[in-house]
Amino acid sequence: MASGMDDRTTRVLRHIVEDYIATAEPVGSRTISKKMGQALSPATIRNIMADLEEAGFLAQPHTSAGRIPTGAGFRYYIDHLLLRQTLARGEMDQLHRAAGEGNGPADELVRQVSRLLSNLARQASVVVVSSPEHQVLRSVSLMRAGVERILLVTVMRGGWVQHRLIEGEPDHTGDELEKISAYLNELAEGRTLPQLRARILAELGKEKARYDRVMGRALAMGARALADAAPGEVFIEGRANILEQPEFAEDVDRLKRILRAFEEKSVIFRLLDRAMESRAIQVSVGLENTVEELPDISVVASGYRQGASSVGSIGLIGPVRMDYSRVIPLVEYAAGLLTTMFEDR
Amino acid sequence: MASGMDDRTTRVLRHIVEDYIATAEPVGSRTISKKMGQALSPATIRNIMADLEEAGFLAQPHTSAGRIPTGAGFRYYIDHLLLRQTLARGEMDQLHRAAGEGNGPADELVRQVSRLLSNLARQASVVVVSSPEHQVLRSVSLMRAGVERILLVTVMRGGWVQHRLIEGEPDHTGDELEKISAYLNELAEGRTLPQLRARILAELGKEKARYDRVMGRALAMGARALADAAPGEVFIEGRANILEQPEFAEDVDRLKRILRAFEEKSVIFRLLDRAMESRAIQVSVGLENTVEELPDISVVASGYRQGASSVGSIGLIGPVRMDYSRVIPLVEYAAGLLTTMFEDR
DNA sequence: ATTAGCACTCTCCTTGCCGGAGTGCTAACT
DNA sequence: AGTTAGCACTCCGGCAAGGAGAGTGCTAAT
Repeated sequence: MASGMDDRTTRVLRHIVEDYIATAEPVGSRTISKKMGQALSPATIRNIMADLEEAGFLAQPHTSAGRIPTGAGFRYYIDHLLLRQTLARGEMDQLHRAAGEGNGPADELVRQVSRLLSNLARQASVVVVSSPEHQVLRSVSLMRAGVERILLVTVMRGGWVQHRLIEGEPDHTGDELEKISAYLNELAEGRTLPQLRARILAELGKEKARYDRVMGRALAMGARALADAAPGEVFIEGRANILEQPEFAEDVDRLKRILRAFEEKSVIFRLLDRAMESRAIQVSVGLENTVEELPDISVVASGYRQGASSVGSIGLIGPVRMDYSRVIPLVEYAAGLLTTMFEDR
Repeated sequence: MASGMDDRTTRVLRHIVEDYIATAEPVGSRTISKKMGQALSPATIRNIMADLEEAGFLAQPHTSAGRIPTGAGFRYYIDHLLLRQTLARGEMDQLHRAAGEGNGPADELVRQVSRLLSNLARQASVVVVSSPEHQVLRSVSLMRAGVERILLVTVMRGGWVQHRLIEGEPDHTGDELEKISAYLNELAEGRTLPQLRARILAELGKEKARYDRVMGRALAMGARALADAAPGEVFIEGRANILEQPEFAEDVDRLKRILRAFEEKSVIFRLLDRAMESRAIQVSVGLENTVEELPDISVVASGYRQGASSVGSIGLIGPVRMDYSRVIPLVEYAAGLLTTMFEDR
């Protein structure tokens, strides 16, 4: 039935959506007639609009206003009508430069790209880093961090760094600690966290662990520090960009709801996790996204990968009225860039 | 002249400020008369109010509205009239618990306390961590982080952790890297960053550095990684709490200005740096704070220390109309708590 | 010095009215 | 049959007028 719409009808829908995206105002039949070169009179457009409304793609705020697209209208537009803009050379360059500046550990890189993405799209940008549980360790190190406090630093392939504090550990001499650290490092390299845990448990069972002090301490500390799974992370950049959207100028409550959602990392996680698995870009319009509190918010997101496994996703959050033709290629490019950057890490 | 106010006048001022803090509405003479037990009639209060207005402590939004305190009015109230509330047992407990949960590295601790402070005060909370330049190193470690990429991790006394990436470093064997790391760690422990830099330069000048490969590499890498001073950090928690303040419900622009300021770390830095040096709590009301864009914002902040040296400050940002009698003790307590926590680190 | 009384001012809310934008329907046109 | 011109209708937004309420400043009496 949706596919049963003829060409003329879909063209009208496209123009309505695009005009609404540009102006944030309800669109009238007159405007569309002009936009289409007066090939059709306003009256005809009105008939078509009535059909589109019946089909659920348009709605009227009140009897004598123009139409605005519904969630379904946007959905159809995105799925069938969207003409992607190509990124400007300059925008790509900027993104590359941002990636280059993120020369610290991985979170710096991701943050930098996210910030620029946010500025280019004039929306808030969100990055989710999935739990490092299934990433491969590159190195670990134990460092003295205080009296009876030792810090376990883990570096993953791709450059993610985490710390975990081990408290109440009896003090070791510097030399001893270095040996313990070296042994643990040897054990860790090339393994994922679950693999390392398993290996530690296996080693602990062996005879030797009971006699070799260095080995024993290393295994005990490793087991303790790695007991809990490391959680994922969420970065939000460019909240301020969202303030420029006219929909938030009038409706303060909506602004509040979305800002509150930003404080709840778990909400953001839920919003983006669909994009994480899939390889293609994901666009959730309004109600479709599973978060009850945000029926009027859209999320455009794409996963990025490290080699074959997905390690997170990057995207934009904003009002449903978003310039998808521009925003979708931007997010896609940013995700691709991250994937590339992680390739040679 | 300010001190020339008699007791009655100041009592009236106090009541006006407190009522305004509670209601966010202009306060009339009738209200104050009732509040003071009808000892004085509204007419008398009006005369006093006129005096206070002349002295610059009160203002009228328009001729026939009540009075609201000016910046100077708040200032006087804070400096001379304020009766601090004592913290509820429960609130102190909560703060302690939050500090206990921040059992990771220092930034976890600080973040946790900041978040709770924000929730208790119903304002946005800000923590500034001053540059670690003058803190004392506890340990450093070099870790493999990729092909020709090495990560230098530094842990300060107090538990602050930083990483710096060294790129284009030729690969070393694990064994070699551990030796280099160990040597650098030995050099670093107990020194501040500038001291370590100086020491590295001194060692580099020595004959031995040219022949001993381990030593040479260690010094070279140390010099490179530590070339730039590490910047300070800013954490903002509880932005959403600020949304509840009624002043922002009406005036969206003000909300936007402050949210935009939150995106600019340098602005926050400027706002809090006064508090960093001083030992006492600092309250900046409106225009007093040096940031042009935020004339109607107050900052309550206090530095926290690590031993004798101040390492940062924690505070609250919100509208000038803030419950100072409650908020000031809260911030003070939180700062004190952080100082205590860092004592045994 | 304080206060009662009163006229005055200003905001805010409601009401009513008008113009504009846009629709839906009908009847005529191709 | 589909398209279009014409027209009555609806609804919003802005504006002005009017009244209630809150609060003030001033004056005169205590």
